[in-house]
Amino acid sequence: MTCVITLRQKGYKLTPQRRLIADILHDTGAHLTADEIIAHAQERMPGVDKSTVYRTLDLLEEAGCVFKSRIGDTFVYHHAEEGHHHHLVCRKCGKTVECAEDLFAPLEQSLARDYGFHVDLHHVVMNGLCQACAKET
Amino acid sequence: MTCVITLRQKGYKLTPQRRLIADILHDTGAHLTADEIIAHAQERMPGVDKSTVYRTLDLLEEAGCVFKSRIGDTFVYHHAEEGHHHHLVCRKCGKTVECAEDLFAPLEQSLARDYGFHVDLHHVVMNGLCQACAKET
DNA sequence: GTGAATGCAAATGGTTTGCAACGTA
DNA sequence: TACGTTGCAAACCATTTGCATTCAC
Repeated sequence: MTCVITLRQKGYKLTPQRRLIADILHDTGAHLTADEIIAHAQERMPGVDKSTVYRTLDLLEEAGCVFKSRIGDTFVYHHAEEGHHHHLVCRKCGKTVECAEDLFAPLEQSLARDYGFHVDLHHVVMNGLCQACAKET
Repeated sequence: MTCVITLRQKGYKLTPQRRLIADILHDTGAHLTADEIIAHAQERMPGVDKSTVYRTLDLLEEAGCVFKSRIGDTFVYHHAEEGHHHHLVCRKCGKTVECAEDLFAPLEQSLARDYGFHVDLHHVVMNGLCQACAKET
């Protein structure tokens, strides 16, 4: 896992807890809330404290191993693997659709051209309605 | 103000407090945090309670008069006026650049075409680096 | 007049912090 | 060994809630 290397490079120690949390995010591959991560962590390693989880998430985010996004009113975490992609999250059923990165390229360029603004496009989460839910409405 | 009409239509009562909060968002035209809105409100109308502000913000959001977005780790509110536009918020200096809505149209169409996904594009806030800050780096 | 909205105060709950014990490098 | 990291428990603080009073309609 790249984050192990990244942590070392940045001078952080590699503890079982940190490895665990990175694993959880990587294994599930989903957007997890802090609460969910705490639950998973304590299941796999009884005794881990939530404060450790919070501290580790901050650390991993700062190290660029993990992305924090907003879904509705809550923050979720997702591992940052090579080969960026974005997510479309349905606000009705909660389903997540992965989406190719290059769809955002035109927008990125327009914003740079028209406003000189350089958008963060590392890991975008957009909300909306998925195909199924859009039909129902 | 349209939101006054909207509130009435939805059967909500029009109280001085609600009008005040709508005014604050409209007058400043900025992205304000709940805290900032509470401060402004209590300044203009001593005695308003923060719980009223929170309740009103929820109400206005639900009524579609106000948008709630994320900037960094905090939520901010912005009035929803006709003539949507989006915001680019610099993560370094905090400056906000307004951006035309139609720049997002191509993306919207690609997502609909490729994934059948209908993105919420009412009021998008994207983070990144503004022209000035990008140069410095 | 009536039900909804407000202010107040207290509860809530997610997140953070201080600190002694522990473990990695 | 030395310093960063953990677990624990307490502190924090933004947000929410219950309830009596007040007010818009």
